[in-house]
Amino acid sequence: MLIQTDFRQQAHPSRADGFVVSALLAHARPCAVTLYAENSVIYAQGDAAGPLYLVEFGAVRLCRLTADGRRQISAFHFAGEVFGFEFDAEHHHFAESVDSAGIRLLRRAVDDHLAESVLPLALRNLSRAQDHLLVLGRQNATEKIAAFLLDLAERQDADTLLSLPMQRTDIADYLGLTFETVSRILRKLKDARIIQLPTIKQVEVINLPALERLCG
Amino acid sequence: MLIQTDFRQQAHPSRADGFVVSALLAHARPCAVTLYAENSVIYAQGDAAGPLYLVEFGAVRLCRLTADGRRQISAFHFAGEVFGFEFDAEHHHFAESVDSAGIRLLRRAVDDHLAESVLPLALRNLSRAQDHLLVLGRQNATEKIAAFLLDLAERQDADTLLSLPMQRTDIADYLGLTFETVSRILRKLKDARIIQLPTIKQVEVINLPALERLCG
DNA sequence: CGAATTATTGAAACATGTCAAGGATCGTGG
DNA sequence: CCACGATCCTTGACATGTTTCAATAATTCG
Repeated sequence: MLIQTDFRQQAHPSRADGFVVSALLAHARPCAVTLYAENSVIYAQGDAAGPLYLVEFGAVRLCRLTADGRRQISAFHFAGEVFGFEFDAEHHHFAESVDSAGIRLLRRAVDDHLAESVLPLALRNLSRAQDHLLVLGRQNATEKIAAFLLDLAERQDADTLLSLPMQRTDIADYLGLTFETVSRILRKLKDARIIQLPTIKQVEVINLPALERLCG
Repeated sequence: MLIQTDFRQQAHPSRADGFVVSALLAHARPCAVTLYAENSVIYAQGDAAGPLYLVEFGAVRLCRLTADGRRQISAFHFAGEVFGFEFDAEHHHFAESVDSAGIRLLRRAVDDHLAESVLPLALRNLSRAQDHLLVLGRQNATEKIAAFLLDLAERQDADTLLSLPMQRTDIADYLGLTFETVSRILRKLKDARIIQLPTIKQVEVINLPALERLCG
């Protein structure tokens, strides 16, 4: 946590959730935005849960670890998305900023109409998690990467040039692969003229239909 | 859908969710219970979503398919649990009874305090899905089966003798394995004197600590 | 009892992981 | 601005866990 600024007037680059997020902001007691540097911990496993978190800009990852240190990233969250939901009083994940990210804390207002605007956001996150179950359980490495890129494309509203704020290890831990495999599959898609890799943190989709066909 | 009976007085064998489910029933307009025979469709992908479903007895599976027919079971639901959540107006899964199951339909009451009692249940399902992401993404076949059995043990309130209402293919499609691998791992656990298989649909845990150690 | 379904088991194939080396990129300090 | 070290990424060769294919056994249902 580095700086506190007030971005209250800032437009949300959110898409489908924009309407719901607005409703939420109307009922919550929005605080100032906190700026997190790359790889900062936003909350840790075991921390008290309660407030929600709205990504103003940047990207966030939600992680869990096994006893022997293997990591699973349950979700990435981008600008306009809300995270921090727990069914009990304690966080079961830890949340970290991927790149430099601005996060607005949403505390529950006293008049608790909050639940009504919170539910759709929780259900959206549930739906995303369920989509991801299919990817992890039943898709091979190529299909996983293709699904990941298409999801990014949709959430970035960018048809062709995607930014990959996270590093290869993050992608691997999100998709249940190793970073070597992520690297190899990206290479394969590049060789197949489906994507290009202008920089290490950018992907340009040059054959979207082919990418969609790869998704299984 | 076969028979309509009214089980309204029946006690719920639910554990952690029991309190929340009671609150939900108080606000919803509970209908009679519908009895589904084995492998009946409760709702299909694309059906209109809206009402929730409470499992009175039996077991339910939520499934998705890839274009080429691979299946992922997102969740099993047992007595006392609620399913059917969607963030939009349409079902993204299909729900089927595993064995003979009784399902109560919960329609939204006019006074919509419903959201407040629904949110905890949605969050519980989100939490389960997230737990399962770790299993699918980062655990090997043995760990997956161990985690599955321990989850069953917890939800059945049975320390030692578990019933497996679903067949091997269902377990496989839930854990991202093939049914042959499920069979082999069960055999391995049996040979290691961690479980016994008195019948094809029962597992007796005879070394619980060992099973817990296997979970990673 | 017999047929159909479901489960078990084995052998071989394959996708992904592991280990290892080299190359690119980034940040820092001279 | 360049050089250096650290980190991250790429690529290759080999190992391995899981799948695939196939045959047999057990179970269920009519």
